[in-house]
Amino acid sequence: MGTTPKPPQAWEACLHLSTPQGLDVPNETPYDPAVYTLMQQMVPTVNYGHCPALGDGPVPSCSQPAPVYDRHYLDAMAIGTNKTPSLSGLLSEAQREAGGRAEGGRAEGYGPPPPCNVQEDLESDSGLSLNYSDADSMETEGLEPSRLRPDYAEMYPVDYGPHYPLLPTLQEVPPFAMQPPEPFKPQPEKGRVPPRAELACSRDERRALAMKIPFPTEKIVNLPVDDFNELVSKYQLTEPQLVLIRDIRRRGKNKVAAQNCRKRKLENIVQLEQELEQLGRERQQLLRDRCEVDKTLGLMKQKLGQLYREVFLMLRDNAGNPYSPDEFSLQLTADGGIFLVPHSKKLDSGD
DNA sequence: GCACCCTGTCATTAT
DNA sequence: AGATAATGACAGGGT
Repeated sequence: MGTTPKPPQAWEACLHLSTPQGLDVPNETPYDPAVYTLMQQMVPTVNYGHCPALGDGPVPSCSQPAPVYDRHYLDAMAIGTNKTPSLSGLLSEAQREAGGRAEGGRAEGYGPPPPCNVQEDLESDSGLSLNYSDADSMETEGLEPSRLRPDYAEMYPVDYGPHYPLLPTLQEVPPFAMQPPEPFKPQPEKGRVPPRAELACSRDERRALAMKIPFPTEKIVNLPVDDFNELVSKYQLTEPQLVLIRDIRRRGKNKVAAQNCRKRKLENIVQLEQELEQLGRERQQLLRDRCEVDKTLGLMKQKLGQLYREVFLMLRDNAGNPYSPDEFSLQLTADGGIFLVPHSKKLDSGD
C-alpha cells in the first residue's frame, strides 16, 4: 500500500537532468599555432559569434538563450507548481501543523483530555505495539488470546479493575481516569477535515486510560528523563504499566522526531529547488557571457587577419616584387619577432 | 476501487 | 550503557 511507486515530483524530475551539455566545451587551447602560421586560411571568419565550439548541442545562439533541457527543467518546475501545490506551501502547512501539535504537546497545563472515543479504536495496530502494549486495542478488537504473545496475555489481564495501581492519592489521579469517558461527538470546523488525532485522543492515551496510568501521556512523553523517572517512581506501578509507560514515551518521542524529520525533509527539498533555480539562472548568464566572448574573439580574429594581409602585401623581395601568399607566410615567434617563411619550411613553434 | 497523501509506528543506526 | 534523535520502511486511514 505505502510502497506504490509515485510519479516523480518536481525535485525528483530535476535530479534526472542530463549534464549541462551547453557548457562541456571541447578543450579550446588559448594558443593555436595554426592560427598564426596560416593566417590567410582563417581570415574569412564567417561563423564567429555562432558559438561553433558548442557543436550541435542545445546551446543557443546569442539571440536564442533557451536550451532544450532548460525547457525540460522549467517543465519540471511547472509540474512541481501545478501538480503539487508547491513544496513551500506544503512546508509551511507542515510547519503549521507540526508547530501547533508540538506546542499542544508541550503545553504544561494538564487538564482532562478530550473525551475518548473507545469505539473509534477499531483500527488495528501494527508491529509490536499490537502485541505488546495495546491493551485497549486488545480489548476493543476482541483479539483471541491465541493471537497474542504469551507474555502479553500474562501482562494484560482482561480484567483491569482491581489489579491496578496503588494510586498515591485520589487528588493525583487525573479526572479522566476517574470518570467514564463520554461518547465522543466530533464537531469538525467548517471547510476543514480534522486530522484523525483530533477526532479522539490518541491510542496511547486510550491505552493509558485502559491501564489506569495515573498521569497524563503528555507528561510521560515530554518530561525530562530525570523528572520522568521521579514521576514514575512516585507511584507503585505494575510491570505492564511500566512497560506501557515506556512504550508511550518512546512512541511519543518518536512521533515528534518523525514530524521533525519530515519537516526537515521538506525544507531540504525546497532549498534544493531554490538552489536548482539559482544554478539555472547562473548557467543562463554564463551562456550569455560566453556568446559575448565568442563574438569579441571573432572580431579580434577578423582584425588580426586584416592586419596580416596588410603587412604581407607591403613586403617586397629584393627585386621589389610582392611575395605570393601561396608560397610564403608570416610567422610569429614567441619573443615577438616576425619572419617570412616559405611554406616548405616552418619555424620551430617551441621558440 | 485505486492512487495519492498524511501520520503513526517500528526497526535500526547515529549521537 | 542507556536515552534520545534521525530516518527509512511500512501500514492504515482519509480524500
